[in-house]
Amino acid sequence: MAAVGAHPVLYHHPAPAGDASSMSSYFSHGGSSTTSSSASSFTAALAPTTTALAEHFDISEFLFDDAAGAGVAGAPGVFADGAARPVVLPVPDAAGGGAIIGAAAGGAAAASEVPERPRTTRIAFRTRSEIEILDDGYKWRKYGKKSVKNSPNPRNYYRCSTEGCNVKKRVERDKDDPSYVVTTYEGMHNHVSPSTVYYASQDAASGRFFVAGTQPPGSLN
DNA sequence: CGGGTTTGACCAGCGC
DNA sequence: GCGCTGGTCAAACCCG
Repeated sequence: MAAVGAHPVLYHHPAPAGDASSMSSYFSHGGSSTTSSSASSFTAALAPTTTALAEHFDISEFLFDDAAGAGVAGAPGVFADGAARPVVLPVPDAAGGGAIIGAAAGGAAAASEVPERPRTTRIAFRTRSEIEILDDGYKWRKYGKKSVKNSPNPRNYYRCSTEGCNVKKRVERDKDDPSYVVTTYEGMHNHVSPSTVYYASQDAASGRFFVAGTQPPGSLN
């Protein structure tokens, strides 16, 4: 395993005006924790708005490849080193997770092609990474490992360790290209990421600073 | 000592 | 009905 020690941090970025989903977030995994779980990375996270997700989900909005990553503004230091930059791509085929198994829940405008889907939100995507455990800021607890028929690589099962949160995720290496990690999230977190990093952005026009994040620190109930 | 990981066993769904 | 496969459980173990 690539035990590159770095702390998993999730950077939240102010959503561009007009971006209703407000889920443009940046994820960086500086490396993997030697012990798996505790932080898997990635953000894409179950978007808060499943409907939008199903219809307009564009992985490119919350992923970055080398080029994009380099161009990320407002997230200085996301890539401290060029070693572990995840490149997320839609999963090519469905079986274990079709191209972004778009969400389930309420949305699914394209559901006409899919007879029936589980009620839980499910998203799958590929991440180009040397490590399997990407940090999405949430704390995951591994509860199983299984070798699957279609892949020479074992599939790992994780569950959000936050009490009351039933989000699960499966992580496995792409059978066709081991340099990619296929991650499938199932469910939606009912809590804020414990490691969400808030930071201020300055409004160019007014010069005012405002805090960005999943929830403004001051407005938590 | 508490929390997380490992790993074999068990169970349910599905195809033949 | 049977066998296969994926998903989950749970006890043992490990680590901070």
